[in-house]
Amino acid sequence: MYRTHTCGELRLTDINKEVSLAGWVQTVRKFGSITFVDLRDRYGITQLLFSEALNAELDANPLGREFVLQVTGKVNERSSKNTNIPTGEIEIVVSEFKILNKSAVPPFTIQDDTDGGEDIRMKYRFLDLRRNAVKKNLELRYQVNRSARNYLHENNFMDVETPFLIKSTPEGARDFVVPSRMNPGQFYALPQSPQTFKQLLMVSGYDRYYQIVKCFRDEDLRADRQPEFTQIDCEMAFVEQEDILNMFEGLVKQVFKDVKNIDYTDNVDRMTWEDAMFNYGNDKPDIRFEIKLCNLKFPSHTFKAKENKAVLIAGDFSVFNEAETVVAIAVPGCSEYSRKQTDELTEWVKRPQIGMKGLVFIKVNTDGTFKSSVDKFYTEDKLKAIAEAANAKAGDLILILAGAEERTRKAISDLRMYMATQLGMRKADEFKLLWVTDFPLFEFALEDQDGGGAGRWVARHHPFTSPKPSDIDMMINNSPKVENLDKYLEHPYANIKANAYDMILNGNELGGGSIRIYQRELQEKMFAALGMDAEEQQHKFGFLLGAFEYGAPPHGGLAFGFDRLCAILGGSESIRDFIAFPKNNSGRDVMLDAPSTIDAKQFEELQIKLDLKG
RNA sequence: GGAUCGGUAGUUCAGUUGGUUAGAAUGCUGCCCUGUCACGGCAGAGGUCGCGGGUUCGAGUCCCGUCCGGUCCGCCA
Repeated sequence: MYRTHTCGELRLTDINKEVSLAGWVQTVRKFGSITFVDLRDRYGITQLLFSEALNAELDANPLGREFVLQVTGKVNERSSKNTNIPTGEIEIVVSEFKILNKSAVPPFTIQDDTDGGEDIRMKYRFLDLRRNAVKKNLELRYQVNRSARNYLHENNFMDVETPFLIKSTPEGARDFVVPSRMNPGQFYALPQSPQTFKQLLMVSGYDRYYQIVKCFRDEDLRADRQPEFTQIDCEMAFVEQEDILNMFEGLVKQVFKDVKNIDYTDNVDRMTWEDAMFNYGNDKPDIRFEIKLCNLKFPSHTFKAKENKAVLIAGDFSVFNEAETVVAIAVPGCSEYSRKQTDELTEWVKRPQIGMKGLVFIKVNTDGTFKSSVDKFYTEDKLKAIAEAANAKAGDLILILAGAEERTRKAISDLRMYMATQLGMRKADEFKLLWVTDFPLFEFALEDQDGGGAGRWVARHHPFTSPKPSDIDMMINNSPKVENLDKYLEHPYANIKANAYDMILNGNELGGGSIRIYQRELQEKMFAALGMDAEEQQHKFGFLLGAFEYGAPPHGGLAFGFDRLCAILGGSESIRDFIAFPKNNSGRDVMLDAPSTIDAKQFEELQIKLDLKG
């Protein structure tokens, strides 16, 4: 037997017990004839005391950091206690020890505050995983996993595994492809999600399915994006949107309770996509803070039901007059900003990533006066009217951006988040859920960004998403053909809303889903709208269209980004910290040094010849 | 595909307008130390300044190229 206890469990109540421990040497502190060793395992750290009697044996078998050590000894009350660790009141007086394995000197220290940078820690990830900080993250991940599984199990969901080697249907992201040796010249694809399989399971009658499953997308990466990532993938039959929203906000609330001990008793807010875009300039708004957009001016084809306040800013200021969109936020308590501070904000919005030409501000002074960067164009009364429209209070700083609709709306949204972060309004320990619903079914993608080229409809969510029942006629009775590319927004398809919904947590997209199409005719119409003729439909999705002819039930579902959920609950921006063996920004596993070339023999078996360009 | 920041000791970093032998901390090695827990003290080893080219009397420092890493935009149904 290697051990009777772990390094995290012995306490004062265990005094005088004869115990054996096994673990890794964290530190060795030698004091002449006695030696202290901190022994670490997954459960904690226990101090070992080697007395004078063991000196000769220690000299013959010196201990180093990360040596694997087994000891037997007696639990002893420490004469000077360490209140920083749970085992700090006791130590083991070692009677026998055995070095189970030696260790090379690790390239960085295995401590909470490691001296290793990201790169070296990834290369030696197996050492990094010994650190508390990373271990805690993986423990949290496991808790989230268990909590979600429990909830879904309690609600009759059934875990069904679906294949990883499937057919390439590059509708959205690029597929990872895998050559088939037995079918030379042909390739499998790794699934971007088990989407069609879970729909087929609904046809098969497994009316509540889930899977915590790897998905693969061959796209460029970010701090919160990996080429392989994990989803909590769910689907239900005989449900409407409302059933799904209720079921899965229940899941997230359960996870909050189990993992963070948070009782999320509030109803989860619901917001249409149009309201989200109108009020926040963003389809995943962080609603922990109150700041909303003030839409002074916007193009007539957007927000048809909303009030345009363009008349308010009509005047001699040509920037506003000529801009497609003028939009403002009132930032609380910032009217005292100095010239330097407003200049910095201006520089911030002019960065290439934001791409604005400038920033207009109005200070709403506490004495009721106004000071703005456009004083020479607007009277005080006019400034006051704008301030009122922006819902600004005394002491607020109104920031106004003007420019092309899409870019300006994104910029004001980024600015809103930036200011909130600066002002500490995005609290790490506050969690606010939100459903965003009624997304557009289609987006129009211009082949050539500068205009002039062709364009086509693409599914905003995915091509299996159903339109709102009230919009089905609009879809069926109109041709997808866009005659005038400049006015695609006036095409009926631009107004079709989807039965789709995203769950947002603190400005992050936690997951999304939709009520699916389950009739062959509507699915064919959808594929056709996306530019697929009958032959291509049959080639790519014949199995699904066929299945819809054999009693497909109404169904819908959603998928949560599991890694991201863990990262947010763990208070981190980066999902890499919550994945045991993540890839870097270039999609490389620096520990394995993958991807790599393969043997000539492998190429030969696959009957593949490389022809690298460049 | 693009923007931007970085690459100097095992590690984390500093390095002045371009100027003698490139520094600190930590880690590592040796010696001393009976109550430490970030132990302490003394001594020591450790560098192709990512790589290639250029400018210069002289380059860690300036210029060009390239590789690697971080972040972001595009992209991510």
